Formats: sequence, structure tokens, C-alpha cells
Amino acid sequence: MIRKKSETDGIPTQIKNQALVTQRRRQIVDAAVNLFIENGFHKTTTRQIARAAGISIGSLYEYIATKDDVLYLVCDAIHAEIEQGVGAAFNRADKGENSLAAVIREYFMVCHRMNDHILLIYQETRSLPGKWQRVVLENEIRITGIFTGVLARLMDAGDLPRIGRRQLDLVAHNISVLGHMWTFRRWFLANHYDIDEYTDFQTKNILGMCRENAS
Amino acid sequence: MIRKKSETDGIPTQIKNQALVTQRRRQIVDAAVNLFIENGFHKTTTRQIARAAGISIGSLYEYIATKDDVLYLVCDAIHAEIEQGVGAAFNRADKGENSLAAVIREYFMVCHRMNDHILLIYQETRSLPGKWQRVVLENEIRITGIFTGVLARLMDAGDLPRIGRRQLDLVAHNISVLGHMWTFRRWFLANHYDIDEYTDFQTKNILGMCRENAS
DNA sequence: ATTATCTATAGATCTATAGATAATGC
DNA sequence: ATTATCTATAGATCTATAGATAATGC
Repeated sequence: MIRKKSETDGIPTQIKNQALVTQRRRQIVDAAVNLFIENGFHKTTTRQIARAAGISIGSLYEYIATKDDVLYLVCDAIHAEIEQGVGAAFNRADKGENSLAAVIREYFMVCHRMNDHILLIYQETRSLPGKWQRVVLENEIRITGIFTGVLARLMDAGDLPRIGRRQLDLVAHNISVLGHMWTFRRWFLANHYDIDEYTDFQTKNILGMCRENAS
Repeated sequence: MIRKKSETDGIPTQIKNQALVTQRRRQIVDAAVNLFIENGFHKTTTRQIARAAGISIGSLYEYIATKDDVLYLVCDAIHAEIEQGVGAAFNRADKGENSLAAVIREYFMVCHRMNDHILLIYQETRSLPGKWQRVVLENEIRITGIFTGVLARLMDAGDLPRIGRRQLDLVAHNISVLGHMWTFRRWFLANHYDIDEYTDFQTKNILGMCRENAS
């Protein structure tokens, strides 16, 4: 379910066979993501991860060096999947007037589908060592950058009023966060609205922001 | 620094002297909040909390029953302080045209000041037992309700276009979240904007939302 | 011979409590 | 006599590794 960067990450392994490393790490990530969602990172033990991944605790430590490494692999895989979803929406969107709305809709659906994963990022990024933390934040910036790209393209095509660079960046971050909001306020929102109504509401607001900052 | 509800919470204690319980628990909360911000809840030990609070580990457990209780006391104290700040802004605001802007400004300043505390709530609410989790979410709803109140009052006075109840609730949640956004995206935002510019930008957007949903 | 995997456990915590001691009030 | 506080530790983990075993390729 969760995809992983094919490139070897900075995480050391004792295993020589690169293909095997990729495969086992995928097992490990798939097992860990569910355990982390269920019980949180700290309450999940490395033994549980090994068992759920179908390998022994000894083998687990051939593919990672510390428990933190597993958390990093999980966060990175989640971001890769989000980025893939948003990137696909970006490429698919034509340069029509409502293509911003289309990208927002697809992004919000990604958030809807990956609810638990996004929450996990919010909760556990802080548990990562500083080095990995920075990588995760860069992932977040890169995803937000896709929205900056959409907005810029539409402004160039004259389909959106032109706004300053600084405002444009903030609008892009607002789009990101309003998508996440559906996940971290779900305990309220999902009781009163469905994802379509929520999307329509926020889309209108975001289009309003573009107009608001134009003059 | 952090205030606590004067009412006795549902947390058991072995100590009879109620005033002493209040005092010691304040010591405990003040010590714990800083440790949790620094190292997270799980990496903080009960011994560290006791030491920072200036009591022994044995005494600590006379005032709380489990480590989770400390986390709950901390979350509750943080919400009490936020609520107090926002409530004060609400009462101070006159019924003028830009009183929404004034409340937003004061709320955003509360978020700015309590940056680390708000982040802590986002990260550790999930670590609470379900019972306490629900109380924390109710606190969050109550704070958002203050914004609903401001908006309703302004609409009644004719200072704001009238919008439907469902839209109004969503606008209130947007206000809440856009304030929090300053804290959980600070790693990006604070590098490019200051709190005043950020506040002006989002205030404009929020006023736009009210107009957007009026027709 | 080399690579991958497993079992068993060392070593290091950490929460929570039992039982001893000090302080307070009648 | 009662209440509050402390010290010392039981009991229960959990991460990470050492050393033994199985599988693979030449």
C-alpha cells in the first residue's frame, strides 16, 4: 500500500542484496505504519514490528540500525504517496478556469483517504532525530510547492488574478493546511459535514483568497 | 505561568488537604509542561517530573495515580490559559466593524505566545486515555465556540453579512486552525513573515470567507 | 565461504509501590 | 494520631546485539 523511494535512503544495513533490502524494508514499513497508527510510535515495540513484518527481531536489526529509522522510513513513505497523488492531480489538470478547484478536490481526497497517515506525521515528526526531521519538513515544503506551481501557472494563463509572490506562497500553505485540517479536526467535521461539502466550502474560500490579495 | 481549573479534576489523590493538592499539582504541571515541550511526553520520566517539581517520586504519586494523569493536567492547564486569553479578547471587543479583526489579532497573539504549548497539544493528545482525550477535544470545541459567538454577535448587529449556521461554524473552525497553523508551520512561516504580516493576511482572508458565503 | 536469518539474552531503563520517617494538629 | 513525605526497590519492560544455524552460490 505504502510506496517507498527506490533510492537507497541514508539508513545503513548489514545486508548486501539491495533488492532484498528494498523488499524487506517495504514489509517493515507496511507493518509499522499500521502499528504506529494504532498505538503510536513509542508504545509500539520493535518486537511487534518484527512480528507483524513476518521476520525475527534479529533480522529486523539487519535492515535498520535503530527504532527511529523505522519511523523515518514510515514518514518518508507516507510523504511519497501523498506527493504522488498530488503530483498526478497537477499533471492531469488542464489550464481551464476551474483547474485550481480540480487540484484542490483531488488533494482533499488524498487527505481524506490518508487521514490516519497524515495525523501520524503531525504527531510523530517531533520524535525523529533532527536529521530526519529536516528531511520530513522538506518533503512538506515540496508538496506545498506543487500548489505554488498550480497557482503560478493559472496566473500566467490569465485564469487567476495575479498576486504577489509572498501572498502566493501563503495561499499555497493555506491549501495544504486546510486539507490537513480535514484530518486533524475530523472528530468534529465528520460529524457535521461530508468531504464534498467541506471541499466545496474551502475551495470557495481559497478562490476568494486569490481575489482578496489581487488588488 | 500555567493556570489550572480551580475545580478538582477527576484525578484521585491520597492527600486530604485540598489546598495543598492544588498547590503541588501546579508545581507538577509547571515542571512537566517544560519537560514535555523539550523531550516529549514519552521520553520524559516520572522521576524527571518529580525532580523538576521539587518533590520526591514517592510524593509525586500521592498527587496523581499514573503518568497519564500528568499529561492530562498539562493539556487542561494549557487549554485553560488559551481560553482565558481568547475569552478576554471576546469581552473586550466592542461591537464595531473591525472587532472581528481585533479578536483575531488577540487570538493569533495568544497562539504566537503559546507556540510550544499548542504544538504539544497537537502532538500528545493522542497519548491520553480515551476518557481524557474526549475532555481535551471538548475544550477545543469550547474555544472555537467563542469565535462562533463573536461572528453571531457581529451578524446580529449588522456589522457582518449574515451566513448560514453551518457555514458560520466552519468559519469559526478556520479561525482556530489558521491560528494554530502559525505554530505548526512556524518552521516555514517564521522564516519569511512576522506575526503581524501573517495576521493581516489571514484576517483579510477570514473577512473574505464571511462575504464569500453570504449570498 | 558467504550471506541471511534466528534464538536467547545482556544491559539499561522506567513506572509504581511498600514501608520507614518526618511534620502537624489536637 | 494523623497527614505528608521520603528512600529503596520490585517487577516489568524494551532496545539492540552476540553467537548459533540455515540457505545460497561458486
